[in-house]
Order: sequence, then C-alpha cells, then structure tokens
Amino acid sequence: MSHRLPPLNGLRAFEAAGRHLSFKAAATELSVTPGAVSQQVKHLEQALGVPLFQRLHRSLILTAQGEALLPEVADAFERLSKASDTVAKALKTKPLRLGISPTLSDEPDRLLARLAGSKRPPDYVRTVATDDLADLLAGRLDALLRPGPGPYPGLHAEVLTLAPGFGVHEKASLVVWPGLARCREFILTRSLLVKD
Amino acid sequence: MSHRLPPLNGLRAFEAAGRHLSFKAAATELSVTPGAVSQQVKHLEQALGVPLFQRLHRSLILTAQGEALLPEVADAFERLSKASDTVAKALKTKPLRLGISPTLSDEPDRLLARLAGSKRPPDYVRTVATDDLADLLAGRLDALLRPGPGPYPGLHAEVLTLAPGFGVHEKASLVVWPGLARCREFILTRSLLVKD
DNA sequence: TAGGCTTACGGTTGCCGTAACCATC
DNA sequence: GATGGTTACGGCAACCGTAAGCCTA
Repeated sequence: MSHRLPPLNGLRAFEAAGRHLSFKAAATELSVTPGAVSQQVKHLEQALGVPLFQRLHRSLILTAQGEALLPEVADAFERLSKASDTVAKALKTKPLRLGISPTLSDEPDRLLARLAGSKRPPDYVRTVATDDLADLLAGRLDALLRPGPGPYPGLHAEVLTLAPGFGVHEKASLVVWPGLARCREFILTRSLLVKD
Repeated sequence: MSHRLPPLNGLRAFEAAGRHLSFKAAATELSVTPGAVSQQVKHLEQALGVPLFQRLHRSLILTAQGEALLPEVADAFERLSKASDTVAKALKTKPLRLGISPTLSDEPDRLLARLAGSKRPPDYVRTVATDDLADLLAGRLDALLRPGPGPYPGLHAEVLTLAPGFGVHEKASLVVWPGLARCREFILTRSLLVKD
C-alpha cells in the first residue's frame, strides 16, 4: 500500500482556492500571499500533469479534472481536521482521567477534593484508583498521582507536598505526559495547557 | 471553515508508522530515514499536544489517542491518493478526447486515421467535431486540432503540415495543455507523456 | 485605473541525511 | 554485537513574501 501522494501543501492550496474560486481569498484563509497559493497550485498541477483551474481575467473556473478532484480533497481534509481536533482537544472537552495511587488514599475523590481545597472534587475530573504507570503511558490516563518523588524519565512530573493527614507519605508526584507544564494548576483548574 | 490542520507531513509519517508499528518500516515505505520519521512524529505530537505512540524497547504501541487518530488519518490519505490517481491517470486510462475542427473535415475519424497512417483511427481516441477552444480550456477535451498556426498563449501547440487532400488548409495546430510535449506523438501512440 | 493572477528573486524555514548514542535482545 | 529509536548538526530544497508586470473590466 505505497500511497503515491501528490504534494500535500499543493492540495491544501487547491482545496481552499477551489472552495473560494479565488487565489486571493484562499490566501487570506491560509494566511499566506496570493503568490504563494498560485505557486502551490501550479506545482500541484505539474505534479499531477493535469490543469485544475482555468485562469480567466480576474477569476477562476475549475476544469473538469479540478471539479472531479475538489470534493474528494475537501472531504479528506475535513476528515483530517475533525479527527485531529477531536484528539487534540480531548483534554479540554472530556473528563480528565486522574489516577490516584491506592497507597495514598482509598478514597481518591476525597483526596482530590482536599487537594483542590474544596469539599467536592472538580466535576471535570474522574478519579481512578490505580498505581500503574502503564495506564498513563498507554493514554488510558491523563495524569497519575503516585507517592514518592520519581524520577519519571520521558515524562513530566511535579512533586507535591501533601498536607499532614494524607497518610504516611509526605511527598507525591503528579505525573503527566511532557508538553503539559504546570500540571498541578491544570488538574485543579483545567487551564494552563502549555500549548498555544 | 478555517480548517486548523496539523502538520501534514507529520500526519503522513504517523499514518505509515502506525500501520507498521515501526518507524524503520515507515521510513522505508516513505523513502526516508528512521530519524526523519521520528522527527516528524514528534513534531506532530507536539503540535497536537498529545502522545501518539508509546515507545517501547525496539517497538511501538499506539496510545489511546493514536489508536483513535490512525483510522481517520489512514482513510483520509487513502482518499487523497485514490482521487489524485484517478485524475492524474485519466489521460492514460480513459479514451483521449480529441476535438477536430469541422473546418478541416466533416469526417473526423477519417482524418485521424489518415494522420495516423492507418485505415482505422486509434481505438483509444474519441474524436469530437468541435472548433471551440473553450472545450479544451475547461478540460472537456484533451487535445484540439484546428486550422492555422495559432498562436495559443498559455497552451502548447504543434503545427502539423497536412498532406494534400485534407481540404483547403495546409497547416493545422494540435493544441494541448502545457506539460504535454510532442503532442502529435502522444495522440498517435498514447505515450511520450512529458512527465516521468 | 483598479483588482486579481503571475513571475522573478531572495531569505528563511523546515525537512532530511549522517553519525553518534542509548537501550535492549 | 545487532537492532531500532533518538538526537545533534548541517546542507539543501521548498516555501513564502516582496515587488513588479500583465491583462481586462
């Protein structure tokens, strides 16, 4: 299944240009200059060996080939966009899965509530009683609270000092995937994502 | 509809790597080095803010997010590939649509047969009695034979000298989209595409 | 004359190969 | 030691912006 794919950026430019029937409008959408779009589309046409637009005076018309290609390309990009958004924004839209080591507490929700300084745990957090780093590594958890300081190579960990009365452990590590900075604030406020 | 798309090359690398569950195999398929694939995937993971693979010793496992993303991405690229192939190879797989000016002959097939030097016209050519350059420009024709020398700005034209008996015109132009060199040979042999 | 497409040119970015390193088997 | 993934570094191609030109309404 060796996908022979044409230039992806060219397809992207073609899709926008075809939707707008304007290189200028496509350029605005893509945050580039019309010249860039023109070059990308020309490049794509050369790669395919097929003209996609008929250049009229200050407007564009799709050729028969362009007309055939556009809906497919648009649909494919739509799919990529949707899927990526869903995956990327899962942290923001779905309940945050927080593993809490049974060693720390046999009542994870109460522990979380105390960490948050409130009587009820945040409603966007779903606690799971687990100690298993593999759950985090496999993506089944978004964060994991474990006793001790770590280290956790390849991950991002933040050491919390637990107030007295949390059990025998004074220190605990809040472990998340790298790319999530200041994870404690994130867990407790669902903000401060490191990206954007 | 401002598609917020992640890095397309990263998605491409991810798709191949996810299918093979191996950066090395993906690299082979993509004709690059494993290092390149590693970088592309890492780049994508950073852009999405989400881990897609769990790196084990000498193998890979998809994370939950990767598992969710892979089929969508694979399907999208499959679609792009299919659509592009269909459009790009139309010239090679579908009958070649050759317009012949009624001025030259009211029996286009006979004229084509004489041009080809045979009794029957090539079976892969479908002649259309038309004079309209717009048919070519809009992609409804692959080539157009018209009397006179042109010029045809923005197109590729080849002047043919017609043998006596073709009518009142001595010279005719075989007009095609640029990117098709030596169009006469192409029409008569269905080969010599300029690309690859 | 204005507006949109094209083209030439140059700078920057991003992609990729090389090579060295690491961690297992 | 072999294998597969990662990283640092450097070269090169691709991409893009600028500016000038072209063409027609």
